[in-house]
Amino acid sequence: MEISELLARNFLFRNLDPDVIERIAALGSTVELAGNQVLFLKGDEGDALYGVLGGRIRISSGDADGKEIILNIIDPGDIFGEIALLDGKPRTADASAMAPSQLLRVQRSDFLGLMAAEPRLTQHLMEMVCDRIRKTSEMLEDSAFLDLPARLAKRLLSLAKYYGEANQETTLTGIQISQAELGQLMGTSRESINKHLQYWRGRGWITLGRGRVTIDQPDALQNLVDRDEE
Amino acid sequence: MEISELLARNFLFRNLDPDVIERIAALGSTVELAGNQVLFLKGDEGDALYGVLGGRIRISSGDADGKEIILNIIDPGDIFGEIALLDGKPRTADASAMAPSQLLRVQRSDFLGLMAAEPRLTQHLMEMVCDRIRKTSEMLEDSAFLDLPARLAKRLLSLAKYYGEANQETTLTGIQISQAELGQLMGTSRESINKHLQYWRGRGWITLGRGRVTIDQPDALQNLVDRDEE
DNA sequence: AAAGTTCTGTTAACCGGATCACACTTCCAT
DNA sequence: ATGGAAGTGTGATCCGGTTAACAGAACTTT
Repeated sequence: MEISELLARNFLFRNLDPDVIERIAALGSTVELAGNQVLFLKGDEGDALYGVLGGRIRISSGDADGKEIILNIIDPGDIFGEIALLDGKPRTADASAMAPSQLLRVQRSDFLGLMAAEPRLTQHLMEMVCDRIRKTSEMLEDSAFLDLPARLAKRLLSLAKYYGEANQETTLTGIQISQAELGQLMGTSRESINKHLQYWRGRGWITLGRGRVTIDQPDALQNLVDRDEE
Repeated sequence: MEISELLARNFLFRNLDPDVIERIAALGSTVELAGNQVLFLKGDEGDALYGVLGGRIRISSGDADGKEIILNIIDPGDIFGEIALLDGKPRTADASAMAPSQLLRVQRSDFLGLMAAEPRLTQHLMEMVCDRIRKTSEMLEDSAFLDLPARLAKRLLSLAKYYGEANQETTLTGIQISQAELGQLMGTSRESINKHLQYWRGRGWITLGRGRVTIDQPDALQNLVDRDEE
């Protein structure tokens, strides 16, 4: 069956027993989202956990006068919404589809029951949450220590799954994202993003296309990060 | 006994059964730190959880060329080091005393055993960790949506425990922190901090002293935050 | 195929904060 | 009490990023 297979292969549940995975898959329902469709908004009740089966989900937050930042981009194989699931508090950000997407949805009550029965699941979630804290704190640090080019380089490498162990095919392939979205992701203007990308293109480090950045020389970008980080 | 009393009153364990609190207190040992003494460094093994009994702890991170940012300031009644305790990975930041301090230290192995025996403890920790994520994400959002004055105002109010339910005596009382430390906390220069504080002093919103900021009109500062947040 | 929309590319003016450079004050140790 | 250290107050200059304003390219819709 497709869902449990995806769970086993991609999600952070992957080390769990097959029968637990089967049970999670059985509990969940699938959700289809059209491009740009909103899944939930900041302040909504956090009553479910989602896993991305296909497409791409944007976790974002906007202020009163239309400005919006992207906090995270969730690709297939990853989950989101764990925090509200764990503490039952309202959503702190919006979630919407960047492209037509399929999601696995597990209801909070169902999942809590499963957690009680399966301690290893709790342990897994705990590790995931810790990981998220570490990542978020790292970003906070980076914004103090790294300048924009270094942060942008780091982000591009991470979007290209440069650090990832799995997904070898994606490495060095283009990243599908518009420069405007990159701006929202970095918290800077599209124009600044473009300026740096142009410079790198001039060096032959990257290739640009419409809604696409291809990293040709990852080491050159990595260098930018390292030099600034020392 | 002093330790268990402090645990019961101040720490996030406060809703736990008295006997569990007693057991935690029994497991822990106390640590004395002199001013500016280092407790652990980034990269160290994360083998213990700490609670602040007295004094003040700085969680910070520095880059190669001496620049240092303060990620968090821990006052009596709060704990730190939970993340490394939960996932067993290395420390991601340095911890040192800003003033002579007394800490409660609980060894990782001891605590894990207690967690296994006491599910409510796990639940508590989970909530704490979720809370930390929410706070950290909020800061990341703020750095995109709020300008420096608004962020500084927000920080001062939070340092003054403006939002806290307990600790009524602290409200409106001076905050003991140097402007240089405020700069490290906000990720900006001491000079910029001073500029804004001066402006607010001119308005009669705050009073300044050596290593001290007193908020005289919290609503004026709160206004700055709200206007920017809308 | 035309029209509209979404992207990219690029410039000039402007602005907030960083950096540098001091003077001055308050505290602390000897 | 005296010298040094730590903290505050305040300018001048510089720089990177924002804003605003276009032009053109590349997709999408009808």
